[in-house]
Amino acid sequence: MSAPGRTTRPAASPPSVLPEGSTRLPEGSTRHDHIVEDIRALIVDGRWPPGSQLPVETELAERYGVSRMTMNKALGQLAREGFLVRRKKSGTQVAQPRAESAVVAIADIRDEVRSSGRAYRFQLLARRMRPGKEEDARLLGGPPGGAEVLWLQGLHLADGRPFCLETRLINPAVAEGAKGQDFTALAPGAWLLEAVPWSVASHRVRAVNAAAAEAKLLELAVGEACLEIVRRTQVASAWVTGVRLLYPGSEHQLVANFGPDAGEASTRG
Amino acid sequence: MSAPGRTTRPAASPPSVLPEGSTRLPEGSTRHDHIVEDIRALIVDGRWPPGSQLPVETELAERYGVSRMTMNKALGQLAREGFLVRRKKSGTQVAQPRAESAVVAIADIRDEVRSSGRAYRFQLLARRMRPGKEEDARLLGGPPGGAEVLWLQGLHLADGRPFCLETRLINPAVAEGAKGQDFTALAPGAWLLEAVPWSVASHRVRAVNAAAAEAKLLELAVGEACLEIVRRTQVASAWVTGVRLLYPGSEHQLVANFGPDAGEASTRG
DNA sequence: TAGTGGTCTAGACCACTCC
DNA sequence: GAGTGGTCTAGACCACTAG
Repeated sequence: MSAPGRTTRPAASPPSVLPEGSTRLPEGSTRHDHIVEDIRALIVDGRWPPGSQLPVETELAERYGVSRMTMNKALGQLAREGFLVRRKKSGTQVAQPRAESAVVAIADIRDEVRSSGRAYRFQLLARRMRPGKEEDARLLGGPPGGAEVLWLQGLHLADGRPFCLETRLINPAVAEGAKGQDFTALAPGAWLLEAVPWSVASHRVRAVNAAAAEAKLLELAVGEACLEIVRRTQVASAWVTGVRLLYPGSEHQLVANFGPDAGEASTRG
Repeated sequence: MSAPGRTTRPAASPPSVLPEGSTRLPEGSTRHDHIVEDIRALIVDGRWPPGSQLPVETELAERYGVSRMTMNKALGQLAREGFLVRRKKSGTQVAQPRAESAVVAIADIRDEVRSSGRAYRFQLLARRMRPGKEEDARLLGGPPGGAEVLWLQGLHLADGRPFCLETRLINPAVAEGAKGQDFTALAPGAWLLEAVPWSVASHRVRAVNAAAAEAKLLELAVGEACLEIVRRTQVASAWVTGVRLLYPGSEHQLVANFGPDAGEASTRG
């Protein structure tokens, strides 16, 4: 269990090899999950330091008593998570911890309010159809080209108190039914979730001082720090909606997370 | 290529099946990657709407001309990304787009400054050893128990101008050599990256108003909105370091990302 | 050029869950 | 009970790359 120096093979043998004849796993986990957790622990505990060389797949598979495919699946996942670096010919090494980067999750507003034990409610403040303006580009990232857009403003409430101010543009050409939809109680985000199929979104998070109008709506002092989240949503290369969410800084924080890599996939809004 | 209704099977056949006898793939991609992109496009374009039922694995494998294992790998990845929901017996469906959640990446400070084309520099402002205080818990999440800690404050500069104010605690019992380390030029984060093996961190992001002392150091007006990132780092259940990063709101924003699921893995600091 | 990871296959068994 | 996904295997070929 001694920690080998850089570029040497870890002398530590897998600490928890499955019982040989056992066809049943100890817990609800699968074999490759078990191996992943095992090796991840060795790395995080410092027993396998950065730069140290792992045995080749075939040998590890033998040690753990699994096939090479299973071992490959486990090592591949650890590589995707950023703990291992795998190169042909030179083999597998414990990765050098990367930059001080991380990943933070943006939660759904309603879920967040409810998970804090408070009652959620949405209140529509304003709503109108109007031609697309120059300033819309700020929210959408590109000029909507003068076509008609639906503009909304509303307040997300927690136990009746302002939690988040939402300003939103919707493209009625894509989100059919938006014109006829009454958003007095149902938040536009929740409605779009139902009305529009899968989509892709991009996000931006900043800190801003509350302007006078915003501060009044959020019941804050003017200039109080707020967290601003801007989300632009597309479906099949057409813009669907752009939204600006303003949270009082005292009220809101993005929850912690892990992750050396930002991960992939896509989202909606 | 017609879009089936909810809970019906997609009538669309896979649009891009590989040529039969071809043993070579069209591009640098693998077969399962090709399938993943293919099906993801069908979902994001709306041709396979949320709730629609996919053919069973064996049939899809046949259509794509691959083995069931390969098909399983592709569908499994799409399920991990949140596009598909798979249940035994009832089969695979296109997922209902979830909450308005997403994932935002926190970049490394030095990388971020440099990628914007500016020169990076770190400037140490203060440094002292002192007993752990009650207030340290704010940064570390738990009382360090009165043991001696290393307290640091420094400024990250972009082209000589303040970019980020860093306040940090280091546990010298874990980060050996921290006492003897001169942080006048090398940022503590960068040093820890080298000195401490893999670790796990948790994060918190908030918006705060700059206090007088902070504003002066960052060359801001008092009360200006700043993005505050607090990171706590552990290695093998011992606290290593806690850091508070303060970015001027006008200067900094968290970069956009995708992702229906927050992903997993772990990070360091 | 030899060693390593990356991928794919055909077949098998199992666990879960809906009917 | 039957159908589905989840997993595992043994073997094979390929691509990349370091020596």
